[in-house]
Amino acid sequence: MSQHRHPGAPGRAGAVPALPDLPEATVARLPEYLRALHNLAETGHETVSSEGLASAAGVNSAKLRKDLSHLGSYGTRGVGYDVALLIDQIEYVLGLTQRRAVALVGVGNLGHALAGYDGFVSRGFRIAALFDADAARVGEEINGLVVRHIDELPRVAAEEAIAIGVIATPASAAQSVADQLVAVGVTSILNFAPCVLSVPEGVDLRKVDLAIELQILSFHEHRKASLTALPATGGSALTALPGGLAVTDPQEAIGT
Amino acid sequence: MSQHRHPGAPGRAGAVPALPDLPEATVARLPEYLRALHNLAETGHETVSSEGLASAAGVNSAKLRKDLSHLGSYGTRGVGYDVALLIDQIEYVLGLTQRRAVALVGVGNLGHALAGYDGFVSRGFRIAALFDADAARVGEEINGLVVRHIDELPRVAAEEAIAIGVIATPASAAQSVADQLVAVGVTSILNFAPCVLSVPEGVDLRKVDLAIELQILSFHEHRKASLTALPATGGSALTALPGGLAVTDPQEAIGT
DNA sequence: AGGTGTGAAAGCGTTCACAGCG
DNA sequence: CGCTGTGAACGCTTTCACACCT
Repeated sequence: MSQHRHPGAPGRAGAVPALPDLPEATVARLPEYLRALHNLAETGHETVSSEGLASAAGVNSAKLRKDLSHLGSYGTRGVGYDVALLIDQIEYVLGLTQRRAVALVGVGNLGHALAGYDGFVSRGFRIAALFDADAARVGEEINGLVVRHIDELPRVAAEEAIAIGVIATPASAAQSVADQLVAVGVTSILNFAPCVLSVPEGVDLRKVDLAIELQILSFHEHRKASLTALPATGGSALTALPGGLAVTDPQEAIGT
Repeated sequence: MSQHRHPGAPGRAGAVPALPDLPEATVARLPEYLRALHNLAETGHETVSSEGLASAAGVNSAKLRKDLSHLGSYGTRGVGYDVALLIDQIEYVLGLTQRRAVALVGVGNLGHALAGYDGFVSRGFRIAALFDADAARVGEEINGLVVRHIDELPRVAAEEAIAIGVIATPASAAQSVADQLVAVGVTSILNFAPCVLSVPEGVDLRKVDLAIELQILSFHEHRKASLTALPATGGSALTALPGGLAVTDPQEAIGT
């Protein structure tokens, strides 16, 4: 484990201590812990047990303790974790001690909503610029920011020190936008377009696909239905193909 | 190699056949394969190899083959997969042969965008109703649908056979909305509110938290920065991390 | 006593590599 | 041959259970 070191400690933005090499699964949960901790802090809690924090974050306590142990974090045996200290520590590890600038590309339906989404701002980010390729949208003001043409990306990226790019364009434009973001030095991209993007090594890419989430739920609905529909028959694990499958007729030819 | 099903068998009329019990990780990728397959179909491909489909879907071919093998799916050795057949099969497994009705609760910033999001409609769903608790929003028309008051949920849920609920309210309202959805029989919920929800066993719950995605990216930005900031020693060995994911996803360079 | 930190075990998911079919 | 389907190996994640600290 590491030695005593005060994480978000004031000053010293330059000499960054090496970050522990956290498992991805742990990294993905830290933001959830952080949110729970902020709630606890607001409600006056000064310490919290692994059990308490775990339930606030929707995980079990063993997992939480293991996750926090990777940070080399300090709980106090017999007591729990210091809420404020843990907040500092997680915010430090997540790199939230600096408010990173986000560029949002594509101000259509979804982009509009993202541009106005409070959660980005309230949880450590700054939407620094909006872009679109559609001249009709350039100049529009959303939430205090003016939509710029994508061609201005190079200039603005430098001025604003853009750290993260968010793609909310149609799928057809997404790869090109990603390329442009990479070209101006952005190394983290969040993609909302329903398509696979390829980026060079060293660039982090995450994807959110809203329809996919629904389709996963649909699978479970389907499975639940097929289970309850079955009497306890020998469970012939037969999968039938549609062909002339009953139910509603498919209206396929879906696509984008 | 147990009694493996032979899918092709057209369904027995009426009774829904039991679905194979797929690994969650596989389920989560099927929608991606489906999207890639639709693209291939539109561009005139009739068959595709595991290699080809895998790269279109952003995974490696071993994973793809393993996933499809869980469906008991047919490829033809030496040839590949029949695109149209595979589309049918995946759509069947995901339960997309019926267009499920979705209720969206909360038409604020994000809810507005979701209500107008084409992807839901084009990929197998029907937004059947919009709800909000704010009287000022009730009556507003979005994308051809009128916003109703949440109190009407019971009546509307029955009329429209709501299968999936989407929560896009502030965190403070989300648990109450979830309870109401569960009460009217909804067994699948997609939550966009940044909070932990609790639902009874048997109800499927998925969560999308946009700020969390950014925070995960922020961590990797922070880590990259701390590595490059490191004095020479060992630093270079670490940046390139051989054999593997220095980054979030095995989303490697895929040629397109 | 109370609760964290952590080896060890169990469980999943991914990757490898190749048998075997078309 | 080419390519699928799949056992077996591997690595990551979760869970367990308890030593150890306060």
